[in-house]
Amino acid sequence: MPAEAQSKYDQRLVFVLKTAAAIFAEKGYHSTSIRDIARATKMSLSGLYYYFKSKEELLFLIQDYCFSTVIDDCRRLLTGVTDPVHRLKLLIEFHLNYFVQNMNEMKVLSHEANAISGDLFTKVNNKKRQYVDLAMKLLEEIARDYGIKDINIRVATFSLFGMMNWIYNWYSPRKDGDVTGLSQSITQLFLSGFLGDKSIQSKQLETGRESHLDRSVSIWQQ
Amino acid sequence: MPAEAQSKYDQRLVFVLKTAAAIFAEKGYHSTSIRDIARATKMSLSGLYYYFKSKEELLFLIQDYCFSTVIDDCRRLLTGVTDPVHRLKLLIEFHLNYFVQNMNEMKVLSHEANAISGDLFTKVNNKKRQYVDLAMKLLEEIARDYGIKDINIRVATFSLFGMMNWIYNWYSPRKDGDVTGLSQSITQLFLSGFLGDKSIQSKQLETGRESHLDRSVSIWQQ
DNA sequence: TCTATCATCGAACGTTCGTTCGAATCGGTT
DNA sequence: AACCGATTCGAACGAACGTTCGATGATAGA
Repeated sequence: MPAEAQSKYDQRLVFVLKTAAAIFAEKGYHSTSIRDIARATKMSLSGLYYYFKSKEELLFLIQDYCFSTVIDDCRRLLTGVTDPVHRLKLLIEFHLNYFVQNMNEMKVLSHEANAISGDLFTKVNNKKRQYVDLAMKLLEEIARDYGIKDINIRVATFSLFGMMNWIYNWYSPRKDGDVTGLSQSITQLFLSGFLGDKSIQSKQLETGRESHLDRSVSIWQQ
Repeated sequence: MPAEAQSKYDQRLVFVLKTAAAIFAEKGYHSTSIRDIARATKMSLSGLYYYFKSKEELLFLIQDYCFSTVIDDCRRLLTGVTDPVHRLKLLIEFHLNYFVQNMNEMKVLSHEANAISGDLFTKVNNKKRQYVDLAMKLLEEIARDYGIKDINIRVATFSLFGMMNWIYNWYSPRKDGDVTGLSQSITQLFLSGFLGDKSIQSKQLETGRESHLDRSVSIWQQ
């Protein structure tokens, strides 16, 4: 879908999706009414329904569109790069960059993943799985190369996505500067953690286990 | 609020909060109706309003109660432990353990942080800030002790919470075993990343910067 | 047993929501 | 000018929502 070949319809659709994504990002999907979107797009209620056939499909279009471009762009970026560690660095850098540049859509992707259901959920989830698998395979490859055996790859993968996707909860360009520094910090944090200094890991992790945690059972468990 | 001193009212309230939290966790705050909660608690609509005066206050009670016990239990756990690295390990271990043991409430805490507003939001947010500050101060102390200068502490703190709080999106006791292994993996991942092997950091992080990312601008930006 | 407080309830109110439908308007082609 | 598909609109529908209110049942001390 090259930008220069977009029809009038496509342009208008993207405008609606972007506007809706911004409101979803701000107020949340369920507290946003179609009337809110109508107001923001200066369209009528029924006029909007020319571009989607339900509110849920609108959410789907945002998520599906966003995920598709994420995966495509990421794949394109990684083609030709063979060193898995380098690939991982590029993936992290790309993900964070894309997230910050498309904060609204990515927040909707991260935060409203379960606001969708049925076939539409399955479609989006398949794309998500593709993307996660890409990262997980990368970590597996690195783990093989570096002989890493003591870190659970699944946990490491989701920890990485946790670090990256959580940013919509705290990232502020004013406080945190542009995405370059953020990207460096997180890359360094994760990568040296994953490849890390084994002496620290095995030496220090034996202390204090289970001994204090009995006291942490809360009133919730009665 | 010791468990043995809870009045009938308190017990009933906690029952309502726990039940509501479970439904909020499953369907989300905004798609849960008071009628859903009435059905689950086998109470009437109006009967529920004896325990809270609005749906938003119900959410607040869940979040406030949960945060209070998190902070209290965490502080209690750390008293007497002076080594900052050990304190951090305990905090991570505690946080993950508490999260898994109170998944519903913690998911509501993490996922519905912005579903609340006004004074109630401020109250919850203050407690959150206390907790985050506790971790951030710890990282600052460690950074001072270990001479860490190249990692942004704010980024590191929120990365840690990102790793930990993201688990409600993927953790499955069946796939991932009990919380002990999870805790070890994440502690190791973050800690050796934070204290990490400097040679890796400075040596490898210069490659590929900015060179590929031009291609990652998506249709979203037109 | 009377009574006051606690706890619960059924029924209803007003509002907002997602969605629909037939009609109107626009833009380009004959 | 007449036409046609693409696009937009106003008005309305029924359903679901949060909340309220007066009444009812339960409980325990006087």
